[in-house]
Amino acid sequence: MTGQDEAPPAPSGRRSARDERRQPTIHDVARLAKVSIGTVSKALNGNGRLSAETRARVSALARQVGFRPNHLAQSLHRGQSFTVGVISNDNFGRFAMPIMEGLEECLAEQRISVFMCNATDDPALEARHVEQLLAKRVDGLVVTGRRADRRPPLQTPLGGLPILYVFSQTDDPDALCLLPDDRGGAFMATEHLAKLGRRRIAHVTGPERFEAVRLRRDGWRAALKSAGLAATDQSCLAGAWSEAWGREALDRLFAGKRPTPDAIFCGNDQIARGIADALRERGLKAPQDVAIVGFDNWLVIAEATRPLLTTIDMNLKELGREAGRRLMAMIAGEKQSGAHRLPCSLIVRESCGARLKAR
Amino acid sequence: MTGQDEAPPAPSGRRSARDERRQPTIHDVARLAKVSIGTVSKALNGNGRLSAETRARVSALARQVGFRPNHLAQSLHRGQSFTVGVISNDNFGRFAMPIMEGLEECLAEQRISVFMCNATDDPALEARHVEQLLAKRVDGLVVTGRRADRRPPLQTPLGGLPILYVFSQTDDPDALCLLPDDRGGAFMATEHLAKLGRRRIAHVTGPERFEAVRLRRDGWRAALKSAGLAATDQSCLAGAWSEAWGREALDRLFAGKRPTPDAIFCGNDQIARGIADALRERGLKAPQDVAIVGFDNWLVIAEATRPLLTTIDMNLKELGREAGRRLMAMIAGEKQSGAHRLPCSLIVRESCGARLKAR
DNA sequence: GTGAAAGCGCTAACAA
DNA sequence: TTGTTAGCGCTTTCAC
Repeated sequence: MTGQDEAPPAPSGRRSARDERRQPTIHDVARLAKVSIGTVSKALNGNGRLSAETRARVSALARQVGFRPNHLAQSLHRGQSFTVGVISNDNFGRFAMPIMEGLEECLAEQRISVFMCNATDDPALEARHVEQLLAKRVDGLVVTGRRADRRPPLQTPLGGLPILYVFSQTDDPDALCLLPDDRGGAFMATEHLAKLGRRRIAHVTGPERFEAVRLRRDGWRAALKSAGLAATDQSCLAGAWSEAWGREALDRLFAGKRPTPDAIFCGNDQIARGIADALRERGLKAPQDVAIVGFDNWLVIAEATRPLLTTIDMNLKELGREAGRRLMAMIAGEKQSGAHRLPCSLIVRESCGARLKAR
Repeated sequence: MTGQDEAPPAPSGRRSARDERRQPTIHDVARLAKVSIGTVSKALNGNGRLSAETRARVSALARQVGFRPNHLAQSLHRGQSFTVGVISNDNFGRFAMPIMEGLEECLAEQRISVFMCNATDDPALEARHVEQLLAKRVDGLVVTGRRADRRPPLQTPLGGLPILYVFSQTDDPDALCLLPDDRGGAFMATEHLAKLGRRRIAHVTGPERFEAVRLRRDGWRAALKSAGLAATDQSCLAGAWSEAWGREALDRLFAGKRPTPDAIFCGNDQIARGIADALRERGLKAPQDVAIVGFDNWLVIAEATRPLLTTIDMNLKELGREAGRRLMAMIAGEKQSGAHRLPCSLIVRESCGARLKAR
């Protein structure tokens, strides 16, 4: 006596939106096909022993009535929800977006849905989100969002739940962190300038408290060294992540009597654009007089800069995809840990002078 | 005989990550508290008849063992999942993000979780996402992402499921669409310029196929009219959403022999910035010679423009919050429909000359 | 080859 | 005041 043998139409006079929205269940399909629910399940999941005829008939019928297995029930039974939670501390910002895009794309292919939560660097809010996600029985957690420093590990009351940090880092050596290779990207940019014949390559970048700033500076230094060029303290200027700082830095570089740079590698695209503008206003030409390379490939800036900005792309979308792949591996039981840095790409436009030289 | 009377420790030799991750159930709490599961349920949900002592004792114990009700089971039972799906067609882009931020913030307060899906204007992908979300038994759906034209209504096999379009529009008159008041924002911007004494206010904007372009132009015209000013065809230029178009448009406005504008209201911030740059390069001063107002309040542009850009903010985050509120009302059974436009705000910085005049 | 039934974790109606 | 039990919709093992 399952209760299904009673007349299925709702007895209540007017159907509420909730009733109307009721989706067919496996019982409905079974009743229509005049088979047991076990048979329907086997037919739909393609397992168990069943005649081809029944299998076909039942699945056809299920499709016809728009049967859509209830994931809640499936998850409850299987102890796996095919759901992951993402906690962003970047206010769903510029860096988090492409990452989430890649992540969602990768997971959606495997029919895994993504809960998106914004924690805005508020630990209490983050904790509430984690609680909520655990109650929803997510299969894994992704933490994202750039901060100047490493963040404390996510506090979860559960051991063994896969957690992945992307574009975010924590001290726990057992944690898996996915990051762009800032140092490598900076090396690539500087090396490119050196190969184009530039000899006095300055570096203008953001606040030193950012690890990315320190890594990019290291990359710049290493590239100069390997090209046999000198990195003086005066040729590296740290300030803000803004166009205004870019303009100011250029003025400083050209203020003294010392030799002026013939190329500038910038910590981000905003700084690079400030430099390009300031250069033009001084009557100097980029890339002829000074070549410029930026960092971020933020299109709204890079493609609006005159000349079009050559820059480093952190491949954030791919970083997100990789996060998705690794998270799935972890969910499958694989242990993963450590900080992994994915390669950046050089996007050559006009400001580095590569096309100039080609002519 | 619930099967709970058997020894609970997993019999298998080595505990897998999945076992380790197992969260306490209501049965575990009941066993420890030496009461029935019904009692635990009553204690935790604060309903039913129960002595205060038992209630306190049981809830304390539940908290102590880290009991966290399984939302999957709860949802299955209640027929409501406390979950909504968001389908974005803006690649989680610049407009979608603040909206999602507001939406998520509003829903999270009511303990509703958000599934985020990216459909990239691909109808097949969108359909797959909808299927997935329906299988997850979401309580409602939000569609977002600006397009030039209205989108076809979301195809769902289910009647009665709350659907809300935000920053997106469809023809179905029964659909609920939430949008910024483009016309009102444009009116406000233009009126502001007129009040500051500007008499020849031009309009440079994006591609005409965007409804937003047409609405903003209407707002500009209406404001001119109500200020007793003339809107000539030559004073309205439509082009691309880019800085380059802004620069080109300014050249056109100043090319002929006809009177040049003393103010320009722009269709977006990128155009406005192009105009500000071109103006400076002509040796003209903003706002003294020509006042400028943009549209979007995209900080990376508005705050990098010289002079700082006065612009219109569409209050997208608030639009997202409103979407959350209305969606919850719909889930509660309220019927909502029609296109609703929320007010924009004028953000006064330097480019309009308001501060100039104040002195 | 098919059906019956236990059970995933929880709630609520009903018994005691 | 507390316990028992029937499901919510599904999967899977075990009878038949």
